[in-house]
Amino acid sequence: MPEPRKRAPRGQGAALRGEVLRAAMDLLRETGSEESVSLRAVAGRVGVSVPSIYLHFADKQALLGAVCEEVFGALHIALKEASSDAADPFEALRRQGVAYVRFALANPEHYRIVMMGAPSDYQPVDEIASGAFGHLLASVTSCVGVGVLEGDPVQLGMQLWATAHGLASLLIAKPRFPWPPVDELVDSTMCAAGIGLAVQSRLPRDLPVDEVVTQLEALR
Amino acid sequence: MPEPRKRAPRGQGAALRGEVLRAAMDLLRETGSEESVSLRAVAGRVGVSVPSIYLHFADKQALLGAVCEEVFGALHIALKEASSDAADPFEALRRQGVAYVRFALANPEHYRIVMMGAPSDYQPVDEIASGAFGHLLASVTSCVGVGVLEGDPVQLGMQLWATAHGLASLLIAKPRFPWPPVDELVDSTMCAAGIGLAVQSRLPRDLPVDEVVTQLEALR
DNA sequence: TGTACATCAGTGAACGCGCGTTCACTGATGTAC
DNA sequence: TGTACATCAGTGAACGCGCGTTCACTGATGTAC
Repeated sequence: MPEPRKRAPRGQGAALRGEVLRAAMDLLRETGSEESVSLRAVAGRVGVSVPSIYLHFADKQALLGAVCEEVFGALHIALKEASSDAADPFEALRRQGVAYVRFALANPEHYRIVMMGAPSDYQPVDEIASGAFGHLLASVTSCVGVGVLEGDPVQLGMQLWATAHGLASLLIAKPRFPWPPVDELVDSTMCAAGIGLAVQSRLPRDLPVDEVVTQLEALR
Repeated sequence: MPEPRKRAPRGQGAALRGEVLRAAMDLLRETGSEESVSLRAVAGRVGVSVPSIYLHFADKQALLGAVCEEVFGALHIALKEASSDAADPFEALRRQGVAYVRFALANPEHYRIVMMGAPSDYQPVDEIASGAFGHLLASVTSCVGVGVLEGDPVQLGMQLWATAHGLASLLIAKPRFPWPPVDELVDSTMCAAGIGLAVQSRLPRDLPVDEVVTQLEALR
């Protein structure tokens, strides 16, 4: 259906790399499943023969790896933007959590491939993930500095990350579940997670339930 | 390698169904990947020809569906046991969260297939999942009854579920990440999640960070 | 200005592989007469 | 008691399919002489 492709001029061969990458991303988004991203499908969408892909990617794994880098890059940017105009670091955390889930839901199959896939699929991705995590970590560290959070920033960051990821991956994996309105759910959950971590370090662990209630009523 | 199988006696043909199911479960556990559960691999492990599987399962999808039911059944039981000897419903929640993650980490590929797989893989599973969720819901409702939690039990339950699932799925999907000791991480996170939800309804939303700190210091 | 050559971007056809599924079958065992 | 038959548990071989990958190639375009 697409008009026959013009062959790239002399020095422009590398342009195909970008087209292939884009096609893979789009295919992932449109079909909603990693399985339908075959080299044949990608090549067909670009309007090029299958072996051409090998001119720019060593093998399929490498192409998928590039897709992952792309996704993490976009996620990293989304998180930075979300926290840029927060009034304080605690709010920055909440905003990042909300933006994180929003990103995942807007790009479910992209999110799935990088965050819910088999561990050994693509090694370097974990390092790139650390980049986005590092950004979250900065906000957590600020919170510890201000005194609203206490404890190891790395552990606190992981806990918040797990909460956001839990919402995102569950909403993606179980779309038929009767979820309440997503925005409210996410905001409320991230808010509770932040507050929970803040309070936790100020309350003795293993407090019986009636003691907890008593303590909490003091907040009213 | 396994000794040649004896053919089942007259009325016992159905026994093969159980063997096939078990083989699929074991294969999933040992290879750690859904892809290596092919009908050929399953049949080979049972010591039977491939078409024999079709005597008891309509197709591969049906076999995978049965595997999922098995997994959810085991999860449901694990949660019930975990909460059975809790002192109060709030503690029951925490224990269920911990047991949930523990189950997932003990059976990572089983957990992956039912909770992190493609949505449309197997329809009925979602209903079975609701069963395990229902159990969690009972504890949440008790907490609301006692007064330690406030709000819609269903939403509260989902939030706790998401937190536990976040930890479980992240630990499974990113095993190379430098996680802190898991038991402590899980317990602390579930604890914080519960407390967070309890406190949240007692604090005004959108409180600036210094106000939060002030309020929290009152707890000391 | 012409021409041989190197380079570059890409192709067509084929490869072997493992997969789910189907079909006609085998051979033991119980049952009816 | 013997024998024909139905049932049952399971098999062997083949099917078509889509996949990732490889290889020898084509044909346009720039460059050296």
